[in-house]
Amino acid sequence: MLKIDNIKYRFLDALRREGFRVTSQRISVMNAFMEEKGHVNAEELYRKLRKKYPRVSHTTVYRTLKLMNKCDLIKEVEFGDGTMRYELEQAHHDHLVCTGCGKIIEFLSPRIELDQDRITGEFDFLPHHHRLEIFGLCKDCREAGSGDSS
Amino acid sequence: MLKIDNIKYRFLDALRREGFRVTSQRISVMNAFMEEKGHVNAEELYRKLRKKYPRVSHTTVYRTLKLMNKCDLIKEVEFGDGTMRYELEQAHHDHLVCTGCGKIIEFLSPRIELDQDRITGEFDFLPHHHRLEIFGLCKDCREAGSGDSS
DNA sequence: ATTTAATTGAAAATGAATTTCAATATATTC
DNA sequence: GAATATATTGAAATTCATTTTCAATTAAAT
Repeated sequence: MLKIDNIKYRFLDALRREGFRVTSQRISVMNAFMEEKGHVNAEELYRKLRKKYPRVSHTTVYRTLKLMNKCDLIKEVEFGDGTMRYELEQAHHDHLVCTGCGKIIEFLSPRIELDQDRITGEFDFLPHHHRLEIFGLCKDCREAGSGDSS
Repeated sequence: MLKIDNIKYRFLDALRREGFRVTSQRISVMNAFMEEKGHVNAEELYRKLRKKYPRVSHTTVYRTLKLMNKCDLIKEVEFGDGTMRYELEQAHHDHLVCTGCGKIIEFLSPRIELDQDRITGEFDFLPHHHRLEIFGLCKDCREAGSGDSS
Protein backbone atom coordinates (compact mmCIF):
# COMPACT_ATOMS: atom_id res chain seq x y z
CA MET A 1 0.00 0.00 0.00
CA LEU A 2 2.91 2.27 -0.66
CA LYS A 3 0.99 4.00 -3.43
CA ILE A 4 -1.96 4.80 -1.20
CA ASP A 5 0.21 6.06 1.60
CA ASN A 6 2.13 8.14 -0.84
CA ILE A 7 -1.03 9.79 -2.09
CA LYS A 8 -2.33 10.31 1.41
CA TYR A 9 0.94 11.96 2.28
CA ARG A 10 0.86 14.12 -0.81
CA PHE A 11 -2.67 15.28 -0.03
CA LEU A 12 -1.96 16.20 3.58
CA ASP A 13 1.23 17.87 2.50
CA ALA A 14 -0.48 19.83 -0.25
CA LEU A 15 -3.19 20.96 2.14
CA ARG A 16 -0.70 22.27 4.65
CA ARG A 17 1.50 23.80 2.03
CA GLU A 18 -1.42 25.75 0.55
CA GLY A 19 -2.72 26.82 3.94
CA PHE A 20 -5.75 24.54 3.85
CA ARG A 21 -6.76 22.67 6.98
CA VAL A 22 -6.50 18.97 7.55
CA THR A 23 -9.96 17.85 8.63
CA SER A 24 -11.49 14.48 9.39
CA GLN A 25 -13.95 14.96 6.51
CA ARG A 26 -11.20 15.53 3.97
CA ILE A 27 -9.36 12.46 5.17
CA SER A 28 -12.55 10.41 5.00
CA VAL A 29 -13.26 11.49 1.43
CA MET A 30 -9.71 10.72 0.42
CA ASN A 31 -9.80 7.29 2.07
CA ALA A 32 -13.11 6.45 0.45
CA PHE A 33 -11.81 7.56 -2.93
CA MET A 34 -8.74 5.35 -2.55
CA GLU A 35 -10.96 2.35 -1.81
CA GLU A 36 -12.70 2.80 -5.16
CA LYS A 37 -11.45 1.35 -8.39
CA GLY A 38 -11.59 4.86 -9.81
CA HIS A 39 -13.90 6.75 -12.19
CA VAL A 40 -16.47 7.46 -9.47
CA ASN A 41 -18.57 10.57 -9.40
CA ALA A 42 -19.33 12.66 -6.33
CA GLU A 43 -22.78 11.19 -5.77
CA GLU A 44 -21.58 7.59 -5.92
CA LEU A 45 -18.71 8.33 -3.59
CA TYR A 46 -21.03 10.08 -1.16
CA ARG A 47 -23.33 7.04 -1.01
CA LYS A 48 -20.50 4.65 -0.21
CA LEU A 49 -18.88 7.11 2.13
CA ARG A 50 -21.88 7.60 4.38
CA LYS A 51 -21.87 3.94 5.39
CA LYS A 52 -18.41 4.14 6.83
CA TYR A 53 -18.18 7.83 7.62
CA PRO A 54 -21.69 9.17 8.27
CA ARG A 55 -20.41 12.51 9.40
CA VAL A 56 -19.57 13.76 5.92
CA SER A 57 -22.06 15.76 3.90
CA HIS A 58 -22.94 15.72 0.27
CA THR A 59 -21.52 19.20 -0.16
CA THR A 60 -18.21 18.31 1.39
CA VAL A 61 -17.70 15.39 -0.98
CA TYR A 62 -18.10 17.73 -3.94
CA ARG A 63 -15.81 20.29 -2.36
CA THR A 64 -13.12 17.82 -1.38
CA LEU A 65 -12.99 16.21 -4.81
CA LYS A 66 -12.52 19.66 -6.33
CA LEU A 67 -9.82 20.33 -3.79
CA MET A 68 -7.99 17.07 -4.47
CA ASN A 69 -8.20 17.98 -8.12
CA LYS A 70 -6.65 21.37 -7.46
CA CYS A 71 -3.87 19.62 -5.54
CA ASP A 72 -3.19 17.50 -8.66
CA LEU A 73 -4.02 14.25 -6.92
CA ILE A 74 -7.02 13.36 -9.02
CA LYS A 75 -8.29 14.29 -12.44
CA GLU A 76 -11.74 15.14 -13.75
CA VAL A 77 -13.02 12.99 -16.58
CA GLU A 78 -16.46 12.55 -18.03
CA PHE A 79 -17.89 9.86 -20.23
CA GLY A 80 -21.12 11.41 -21.39
CA ASP A 81 -23.40 10.43 -18.51
CA GLY A 82 -23.75 14.01 -17.38
CA THR A 83 -21.66 13.67 -14.25
CA MET A 84 -18.07 14.55 -13.52
CA ARG A 85 -15.98 11.51 -12.66
CA TYR A 86 -12.61 11.34 -11.00
CA GLU A 87 -9.57 9.17 -11.52
CA LEU A 88 -6.14 9.16 -9.95
CA GLU A 89 -3.82 11.63 -11.56
CA GLN A 90 -1.22 9.53 -13.31
CA ALA A 91 0.51 9.13 -16.64
CA HIS A 92 -1.64 10.19 -19.57
CA HIS A 93 -3.91 7.55 -21.06
CA ASP A 94 -7.14 7.18 -23.00
CA HIS A 95 -10.25 5.09 -22.27
CA LEU A 96 -12.30 2.22 -23.60
CA VAL A 97 -15.79 2.63 -22.15
CA CYS A 98 -18.04 -0.41 -22.15
CA THR A 99 -21.62 0.66 -22.78
CA GLY A 100 -22.82 -2.68 -21.49
CA CYS A 101 -21.43 -2.79 -17.94
CA GLY A 102 -19.80 0.60 -17.58
CA LYS A 103 -16.34 -0.90 -17.24
CA ILE A 104 -13.54 1.46 -18.12
CA ILE A 105 -10.27 0.21 -19.56
CA GLU A 106 -7.30 2.53 -19.68
CA PHE A 107 -4.87 2.33 -22.55
CA LEU A 108 -2.07 4.27 -24.15
CA SER A 109 -1.15 4.15 -27.81
CA PRO A 110 2.15 5.83 -28.61
CA ARG A 111 1.19 5.59 -32.26
CA ILE A 112 -2.00 7.58 -31.71
CA GLU A 113 -0.13 10.14 -29.66
CA LEU A 114 2.35 10.59 -32.49
CA ASP A 115 -0.36 10.88 -35.09
CA GLN A 116 -2.01 13.58 -33.04
CA ASP A 117 1.15 15.62 -33.15
CA ARG A 118 1.22 15.21 -36.89
CA ILE A 119 -2.38 16.37 -37.19
CA THR A 120 -2.02 19.41 -34.96
CA GLY A 121 1.11 20.34 -36.90
CA GLU A 122 -0.84 20.27 -40.14
CA PHE A 123 -3.36 22.74 -38.75
CA ASP A 124 -0.77 24.90 -37.04
CA PHE A 125 -2.52 24.15 -33.78
CA LEU A 126 -0.72 24.09 -30.43
CA PRO A 127 -2.19 21.20 -28.44
CA HIS A 128 -2.59 21.48 -24.72
CA HIS A 129 -4.36 18.25 -23.88
CA HIS A 130 -6.71 15.79 -25.49
CA ARG A 131 -9.20 13.10 -24.71
CA LEU A 132 -10.00 9.98 -26.62
CA GLU A 133 -12.80 7.66 -25.61
CA ILE A 134 -13.80 4.58 -27.52
CA PHE A 135 -17.28 3.35 -26.63
CA GLY A 136 -18.31 -0.24 -27.28
CA LEU A 137 -18.75 -3.66 -25.71
CA CYS A 138 -16.12 -5.44 -23.66
CA LYS A 139 -15.42 -9.14 -24.02
CA ASP A 140 -17.50 -10.11 -20.98
CA CYS A 141 -20.56 -8.22 -22.17
CA ARG A 142 -20.33 -9.74 -25.63
CA GLU A 143 -20.09 -13.22 -24.18
CA ALA A 144 -22.93 -12.57 -21.73
CA GLY A 145 -25.45 -12.02 -24.50
CA SER A 146 -26.29 -10.20 -27.67
CA GLY A 147 -26.74 -6.78 -26.11
CA ASP A 148 -29.36 -7.13 -23.38
CA SER A 149 -28.05 -8.63 -20.19
CA SER A 150 -31.45 -8.60 -18.39
CA MET B 1 -27.50 25.99 -51.48
CA LEU B 2 -28.14 22.49 -52.68
CA LYS B 3 -26.87 21.06 -49.42
CA ILE B 4 -29.23 23.15 -47.32
CA ASP B 5 -32.20 22.36 -49.51
CA ASN B 6 -31.29 18.73 -49.33
CA ILE B 7 -31.27 18.77 -45.58
CA LYS B 8 -34.48 20.72 -45.43
CA TYR B 9 -36.04 18.12 -47.67
CA ARG B 10 -34.69 15.29 -45.60
CA PHE B 11 -36.07 16.80 -42.41
CA LEU B 12 -39.55 17.40 -43.78
CA ASP B 13 -39.49 13.96 -45.30
CA ALA B 14 -38.36 12.31 -42.08
CA LEU B 15 -41.05 14.14 -40.13
CA ARG B 16 -43.79 12.97 -42.43
CA ARG B 17 -42.42 9.46 -42.66
CA GLU B 18 -42.34 9.08 -38.88
CA GLY B 19 -45.79 10.59 -38.43
CA PHE B 20 -44.52 13.85 -36.94
CA ARG B 21 -46.12 17.10 -38.00
CA VAL B 22 -44.52 19.79 -40.09
CA THR B 23 -44.87 22.98 -38.08
CA SER B 24 -43.67 26.53 -38.61
CA GLN B 25 -41.63 26.28 -35.41
CA ARG B 26 -39.76 23.22 -36.57
CA ILE B 27 -38.99 24.83 -39.89
CA SER B 28 -37.78 27.98 -38.14
CA VAL B 29 -35.45 26.03 -35.88
CA MET B 30 -34.09 24.11 -38.83
CA ASN B 31 -33.53 27.27 -40.84
CA ALA B 32 -31.80 28.98 -37.95
CA PHE B 33 -29.60 25.97 -37.42
CA MET B 34 -28.59 25.94 -41.09
CA GLU B 35 -27.58 29.61 -40.86
CA GLU B 36 -25.10 28.74 -38.12
CA LYS B 37 -21.59 27.56 -38.73
CA GLY B 38 -22.36 24.58 -36.54
CA HIS B 39 -21.54 23.49 -32.98
CA VAL B 40 -24.23 25.69 -31.45
CA ASN B 41 -26.08 24.76 -28.31
CA ALA B 42 -29.82 25.14 -27.75
CA GLU B 43 -29.53 28.36 -25.77
CA GLU B 44 -27.36 30.09 -28.37
CA LEU B 45 -29.63 29.01 -31.16
CA TYR B 46 -32.68 30.21 -29.25
CA ARG B 47 -31.17 33.68 -28.80
CA LYS B 48 -30.42 34.10 -32.49
CA LEU B 49 -33.70 32.54 -33.46
CA ARG B 50 -35.91 34.89 -31.52
CA LYS B 51 -34.71 37.89 -33.51
CA LYS B 52 -35.93 36.46 -36.78
CA TYR B 53 -38.65 34.13 -35.55
CA PRO B 54 -40.01 35.47 -32.26
CA ARG B 55 -42.80 32.93 -32.20
CA VAL B 56 -40.59 30.04 -31.15
CA SER B 57 -40.11 29.14 -27.51
CA HIS B 58 -37.10 28.05 -25.59
CA THR B 59 -38.64 24.63 -25.02
CA THR B 60 -39.35 24.07 -28.67
CA VAL B 61 -35.76 24.75 -29.65
CA TYR B 62 -34.61 22.04 -27.27
CA ARG B 63 -37.29 19.67 -28.49
CA THR B 64 -36.65 20.30 -32.16
CA LEU B 65 -32.91 19.78 -31.87
CA LYS B 66 -33.56 16.46 -30.17
CA LEU B 67 -35.97 15.61 -32.96
CA MET B 68 -33.54 16.54 -35.72
CA ASN B 69 -31.04 14.37 -33.91
CA LYS B 70 -33.46 11.46 -33.88
CA CYS B 71 -33.99 11.97 -37.59
CA ASP B 72 -30.21 11.64 -38.09
CA LEU B 73 -29.84 15.13 -39.47
CA ILE B 74 -27.68 16.48 -36.68
CA LYS B 75 -25.42 15.01 -34.07
CA GLU B 76 -24.89 15.76 -30.41
CA VAL B 77 -21.37 16.69 -29.40
CA GLU B 78 -20.00 18.29 -26.28
CA PHE B 79 -16.72 19.95 -25.61
CA GLY B 80 -16.70 20.18 -21.85
CA ASP B 81 -18.55 23.48 -21.39
CA GLY B 82 -21.52 21.73 -19.82
CA THR B 83 -23.87 22.20 -22.75
CA MET B 84 -24.89 19.88 -25.54
CA ARG B 85 -23.85 21.16 -28.93
CA TYR B 86 -25.04 20.14 -32.35
CA GLU B 87 -23.33 19.68 -35.67
CA LEU B 88 -24.54 18.48 -39.04
CA GLU B 89 -24.57 14.73 -39.29
CA GLN B 90 -21.88 13.92 -41.82
CA ALA B 91 -18.90 11.67 -42.34
CA HIS B 92 -17.13 10.81 -39.09
CA HIS B 93 -14.45 13.21 -37.94
CA ASP B 94 -12.70 14.41 -34.79
CA HIS B 95 -12.18 17.92 -33.42
CA LEU B 96 -9.51 20.44 -32.60
CA VAL B 97 -11.01 22.80 -30.00
CA CYS B 98 -9.33 26.16 -29.55
CA THR B 99 -9.49 27.14 -25.88
CA GLY B 100 -8.68 30.72 -26.86
CA CYS B 101 -11.51 31.63 -29.21
CA GLY B 102 -13.69 28.54 -29.12
CA LYS B 103 -13.07 27.79 -32.78
CA ILE B 104 -13.63 24.18 -33.74
CA ILE B 105 -11.67 22.55 -36.53
CA GLU B 106 -12.82 19.21 -37.89
CA PHE B 107 -10.30 16.67 -39.04
CA LEU B 108 -10.01 13.03 -39.94
CA SER B 109 -6.91 10.92 -39.55
CA PRO B 110 -7.15 7.52 -41.24
CA ARG B 111 -4.03 6.58 -39.35
CA ILE B 112 -5.64 7.26 -35.97
CA GLU B 113 -8.75 5.39 -37.02
CA LEU B 114 -6.63 2.37 -37.92
CA ASP B 115 -4.68 2.52 -34.69
CA GLN B 116 -7.92 2.51 -32.78
CA ASP B 117 -8.93 -0.71 -34.42
CA ARG B 118 -5.61 -2.18 -33.44
CA ILE B 119 -6.07 -1.10 -29.83
CA THR B 120 -9.62 -2.37 -29.47
CA GLY B 121 -8.48 -5.66 -30.99
CA GLU B 122 -5.80 -5.99 -28.34
CA PHE B 123 -8.40 -5.62 -25.59
CA ASP B 124 -10.97 -7.80 -27.30
CA PHE B 125 -13.27 -4.80 -27.27
CA LEU B 126 -15.96 -4.26 -29.91
CA PRO B 127 -16.00 -0.54 -30.67
CA HIS B 128 -19.24 1.21 -31.45
CA HIS B 129 -18.15 4.82 -31.75
CA HIS B 130 -15.48 7.08 -30.39
CA ARG B 131 -14.66 10.69 -29.83
CA LEU B 132 -11.35 12.44 -29.96
CA GLU B 133 -10.94 16.06 -29.04
CA ILE B 134 -7.65 17.88 -28.98
CA PHE B 135 -7.73 21.10 -26.95
CA GLY B 136 -5.20 23.84 -27.54
CA LEU B 137 -4.57 27.17 -29.25
CA CYS B 138 -5.21 27.85 -32.92
CA LYS B 139 -2.81 29.83 -35.05
CA ASP B 140 -4.80 33.06 -34.78
CA CYS B 141 -4.94 32.93 -31.00
CA ARG B 142 -1.22 32.25 -30.72
CA GLU B 143 -0.44 35.18 -32.99
CA ALA B 144 -2.87 37.45 -31.16
CA GLY B 145 -0.99 37.19 -27.88
CA SER B 146 0.55 34.93 -25.33
CA GLY B 147 -2.64 33.54 -23.91
CA ASP B 148 -4.82 36.44 -22.81
CA SER B 149 -6.59 38.19 -25.65
CA SER B 150 -8.23 40.83 -23.40
C1' DA C 1 -65.88 22.06 -42.03
C1' DT C 2 -65.20 18.73 -38.31
C1' DT C 3 -62.61 15.80 -35.70
C1' DT C 4 -58.61 13.95 -33.42
C1' DA C 5 -54.34 13.78 -31.89
C1' DA C 6 -49.68 15.95 -32.08
C1' DT C 7 -47.47 20.20 -30.83
C1' DT C 8 -46.74 24.32 -28.42
C1' DG C 9 -45.52 27.61 -24.60
C1' DA C 10 -45.30 28.82 -19.84
C1' DA C 11 -44.29 27.29 -15.73
C1' DA C 12 -42.84 23.76 -12.81
C1' DA C 13 -39.67 19.97 -12.11
C1' DT C 14 -35.33 17.69 -12.45
C1' DG C 15 -30.52 16.60 -11.46
C1' DA C 16 -25.78 17.80 -10.98
C1' DA C 17 -23.10 21.07 -8.99
C1' DT C 18 -22.22 25.44 -6.44
C1' DT C 19 -23.10 29.08 -3.09
C1' DT C 20 -24.70 31.08 1.24
C1' DC C 21 -24.35 31.60 5.99
C1' DA C 22 -24.54 30.50 10.78
C1' DA C 23 -22.36 27.01 13.63
C1' DT C 24 -18.22 24.46 14.36
C1' DA C 25 -13.50 23.01 14.43
C1' DT C 26 -8.56 23.70 13.28
C1' DA C 27 -4.26 26.05 13.90
C1' DT C 28 -1.88 29.69 15.74
C1' DT C 29 -0.62 32.71 19.49
C1' DC C 30 0.00 33.80 24.11
C1' DG D 1 -3.29 24.58 27.81
C1' DA D 2 -6.61 28.25 26.99
C1' DA D 3 -7.94 32.09 23.86
C1' DT D 4 -8.30 33.79 19.33
C1' DA D 5 -8.76 34.16 14.37
C1' DT D 6 -10.35 32.18 10.49
C1' DA D 7 -11.07 28.08 7.50
C1' DT D 8 -14.43 24.51 7.07
C1' DT D 9 -18.72 22.34 7.54
C1' DG D 10 -23.70 21.09 6.73
C1' DA D 11 -28.29 22.26 5.45
C1' DA D 12 -30.80 24.74 2.66
C1' DA D 13 -31.13 27.72 -1.08
C1' DT D 14 -29.43 28.70 -5.72
C1' DT D 15 -27.81 28.02 -10.30
C1' DC D 16 -27.82 26.29 -14.87
C1' DA D 17 -28.96 23.17 -18.61
C1' DT D 18 -32.48 20.40 -19.80
C1' DT D 19 -36.94 17.90 -19.44
C1' DT D 20 -41.68 17.36 -18.12
C1' DT D 21 -46.41 18.78 -17.35
C1' DC D 22 -50.65 20.28 -18.96
C1' DA D 23 -54.06 23.23 -20.92
C1' DA D 24 -54.52 25.70 -25.26
C1' DT D 25 -53.53 25.54 -30.03
C1' DT D 26 -52.95 23.76 -34.60
C1' DA D 27 -51.81 20.34 -38.30
C1' DA D 28 -53.65 16.81 -40.91
C1' DA D 29 -57.04 13.27 -41.76
C1' DT D 30 -61.95 12.54 -42.56
